[in-house]
Amino acid sequence: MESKSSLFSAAVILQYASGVLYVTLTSHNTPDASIAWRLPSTPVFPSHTSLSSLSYALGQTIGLQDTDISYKEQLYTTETIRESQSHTTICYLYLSRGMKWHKGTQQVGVFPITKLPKLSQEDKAIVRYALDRFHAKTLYSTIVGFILPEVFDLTQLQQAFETVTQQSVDRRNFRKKILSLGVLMPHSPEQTKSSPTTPTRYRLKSSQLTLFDTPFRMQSAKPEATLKASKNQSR
Amino acid sequence: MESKSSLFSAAVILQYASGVLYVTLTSHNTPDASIAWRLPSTPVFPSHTSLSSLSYALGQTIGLQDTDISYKEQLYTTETIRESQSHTTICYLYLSRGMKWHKGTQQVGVFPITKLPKLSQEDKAIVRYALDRFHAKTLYSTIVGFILPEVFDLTQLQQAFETVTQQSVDRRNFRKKILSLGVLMPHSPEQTKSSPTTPTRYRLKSSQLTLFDTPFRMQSAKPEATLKASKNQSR
DNA sequence: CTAATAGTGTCTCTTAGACATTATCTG
DNA sequence: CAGATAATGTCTAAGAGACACTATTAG
Repeated sequence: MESKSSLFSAAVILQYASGVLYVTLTSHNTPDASIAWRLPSTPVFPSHTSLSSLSYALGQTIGLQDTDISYKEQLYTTETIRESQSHTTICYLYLSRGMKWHKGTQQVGVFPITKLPKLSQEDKAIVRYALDRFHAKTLYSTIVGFILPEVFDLTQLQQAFETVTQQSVDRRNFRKKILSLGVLMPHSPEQTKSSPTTPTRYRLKSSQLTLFDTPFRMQSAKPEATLKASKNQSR
Repeated sequence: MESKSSLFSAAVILQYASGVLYVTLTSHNTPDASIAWRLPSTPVFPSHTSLSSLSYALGQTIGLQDTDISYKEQLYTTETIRESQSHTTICYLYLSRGMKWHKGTQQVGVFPITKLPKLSQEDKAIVRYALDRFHAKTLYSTIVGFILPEVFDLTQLQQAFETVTQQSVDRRNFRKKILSLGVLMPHSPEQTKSSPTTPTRYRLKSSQLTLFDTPFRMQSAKPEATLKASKNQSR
């Protein structure tokens, strides 16, 4: 038995700068001349994978190179049925270091996640899920290091951490903890000693995502009540 | 632009009894008359979702009712390209309480996960992923309660816990911990007091998956080195 | 000289984890 | 009466989290 359906892939592309997380959206002219924003997405080309289609499409539509991306992860797959035609979308999380691009063309917008334009319910859900996942993963992996420049200081790291987890932590405790995890290496170019106002700079030891042996433990934002077991509930 | 591809869904159906986890597989006659086992899967019917197609197919092929299933969760979506035709499979984890069925017909087999027959690389990877996820989630949620009968005692719960996490824990500490989480309620039918040899029986307070505020913390089986960031790596 | 910022150590409390005995029921 | 099994508490060690000051540089 054969089954054909239309398959798409979509990406939640996150960037970060100065305490703000940004998502990239693409605009789309609606019949009534208003502007509608969407998550960047593309049909999956025949005999290509969703990821390769997505990479290609992102290059075309928003000029995003694969080298701009520091981390990718599959989120989940959603299905909707419209006019007895099923639409399947495989969703991905993309991270980019710093503000690699921010061209506010008419087609492409980079929005702070606190100031998103109107989105479809589904896109909203995907973004929310991506942020929740990112938040959760920040507590037990080096993932937050992938939205920072390659080299950063502990203050920057902490600020990114606080932005993603939405809670502030004590500086000394944070430093103690993160250093005890052994996932950072000091990056000392010609800088011999650390002095006040000249922070010590670090980089991730591994270019791959690393999981912590002892995660951060903080109350990780209520898991929005209970979900129906028959719905997509990943995590 | 329209894209058509063949879409499938597959399920890793887990059951548990007496310290053993079981997976259900379906057999499939190969050209050379040998028997090949696979994860139960189905094409996704047009204008149906992958889940409803899967439910239907599982009812047909292995006589599995939806009421036999205590928990469902989407795992991830894999894509393979064979003969420039792409195959997309949305994978799910299904849990069932106790040994709801174990008909070892020629078409259907229920195998202890330690004694799986030969499987394709892909199916093996899916099963491994499902087990890893189940393991991880056991440490921070009530998920393990969904492979047990509705009512169970703490010894059973601990045994299931140890089976899934593959390590043994001290009985007193386990009881203290699990009771402190407040996710169990005693189930006292006419049994007034607990006595030795008559264990106190419990059930989950919520019929939905509940996350722990303070997870179990044990070394959770090495995350099999580092994965390529461009590959599907969920959670 | 003032303001801003990086760096650092101690103490307390909670949680994790090791560990042995008693009471009851069954055969 | 012997064997099996459920229940229970204490102590120690590690980690989380609260908390204040000093040194330097920039303006």
